[in-house]
Amino acid sequence: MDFEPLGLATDLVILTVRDGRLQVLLIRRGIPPYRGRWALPGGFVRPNEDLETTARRELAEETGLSAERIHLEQVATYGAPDRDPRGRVVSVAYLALVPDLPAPVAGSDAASASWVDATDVLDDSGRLAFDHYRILADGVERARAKLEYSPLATAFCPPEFTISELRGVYEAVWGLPLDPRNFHRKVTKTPDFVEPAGTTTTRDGGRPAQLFHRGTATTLHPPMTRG
Amino acid sequence: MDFEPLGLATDLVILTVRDGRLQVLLIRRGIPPYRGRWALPGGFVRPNEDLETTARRELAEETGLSAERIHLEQVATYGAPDRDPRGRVVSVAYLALVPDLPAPVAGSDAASASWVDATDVLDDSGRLAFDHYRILADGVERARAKLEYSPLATAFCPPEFTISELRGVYEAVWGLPLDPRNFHRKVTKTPDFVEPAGTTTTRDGGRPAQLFHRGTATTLHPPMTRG
DNA sequence: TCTCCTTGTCGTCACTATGACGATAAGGGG
DNA sequence: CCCCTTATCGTCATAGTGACGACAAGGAGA
Repeated sequence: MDFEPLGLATDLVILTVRDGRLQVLLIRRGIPPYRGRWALPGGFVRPNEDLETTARRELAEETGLSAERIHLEQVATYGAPDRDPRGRVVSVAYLALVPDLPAPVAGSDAASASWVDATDVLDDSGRLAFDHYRILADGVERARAKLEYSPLATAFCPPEFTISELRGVYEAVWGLPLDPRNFHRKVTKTPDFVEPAGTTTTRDGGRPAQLFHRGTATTLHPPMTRG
Repeated sequence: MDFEPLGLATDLVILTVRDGRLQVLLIRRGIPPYRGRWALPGGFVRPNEDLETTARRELAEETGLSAERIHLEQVATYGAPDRDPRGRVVSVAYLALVPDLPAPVAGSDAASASWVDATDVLDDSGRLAFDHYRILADGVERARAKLEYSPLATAFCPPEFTISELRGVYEAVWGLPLDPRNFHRKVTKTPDFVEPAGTTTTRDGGRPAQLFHRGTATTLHPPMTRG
């Protein structure tokens, strides 16, 4: 078979919740094209490397995390012929959800990687290189949608978390406030969404809160409601 | 830039509802590899061709339909290094939903294209070539899920349809019976799901039924419920 | 120590949506 | 004209939700 010349890459939408806001990991490009512009982390798929393997490798490179426990899912593939000025490059986008990292972005190849408010970036469609604005928008939309019908919000949390912290994730990702009492009822009454850890914490101030870890549920029936 | 040798293809999961059953369009492969086995329609992306353009072109080739009005969406990309014995081939899968075609599959390149019950194929994970079983499973699951929260079922219907015909789509795709009265209430009370065409038909037998066409809604709040 | 402030947790109430199912409407075929 | 089929409307009990009151249980500071 003869193949046309073509590059295959993966790009990552790495999201976290910090200070109550949804943030995305961006790197500042050090080389052309789009030198000096912000872009999503990404890179080329190596020969004989699976797509998800590529994504996990780059996730580890960028965040310094051993990427095994990180939620990672494929979002979409972007292949417009002119999307990369260097030639035909098709990119498979992955979405990664990471907890608020205790360590800053360490061991990163790209010296200038940093967390940026996702809403800020989404407010300015010209800030990112390539078609990364669209990729980011699709990734964030995927995350917003999945919070509704899956227990995925726990992927943003440390292994043990309070209901309030979980609510903070929903509020940050959806960008709207939720009633603490109704949220508490919903989460605790949905079977296997979370399970009590048996301990409490006062790290959020106020009355001590029960700690939970994620349950075994994979979908939420009925879903959480947005707005 | 130097690129590794690599093929880029699209594969199509083309679904329809015929005789109350969910069916998928398969072709029998005339050439190796997997000669004589059933496979999803698909083909290579041409230089300078957009991914969706490729998918629409092949959809038109296989179904004989001018593919403009057909619902088509990207599902996922499959890139395991060994998924094609000919070499590294990455495939972007698309899902197409077509109404029950009045004409049979005409003008098809592959002489032996035919509609097959999706559930039959999904019952036998070894019947399809390559990793097409997984692609089909993912495509069908996407369709099933989207019927819940989008008005997509209308994509299986002709421009004008009755509530019963729409219900038949849900029953075929989900593989379970729905209460006609509750379904009617749900569909007609969901804003902009369907709009009355003002005419009636007796093509389903019994009392004449109102005809509808699809409304402007893009999502259903609250969703249709499965089971 | 007492008071206040903060957050957590439980309860109440009205309203909506749903599942189950009875009843009537309106054609076609014998 | 009777019956069969499908369409469409209505009823009722129940689950889930949004709005919000009330109390619990820590910490900070007077």
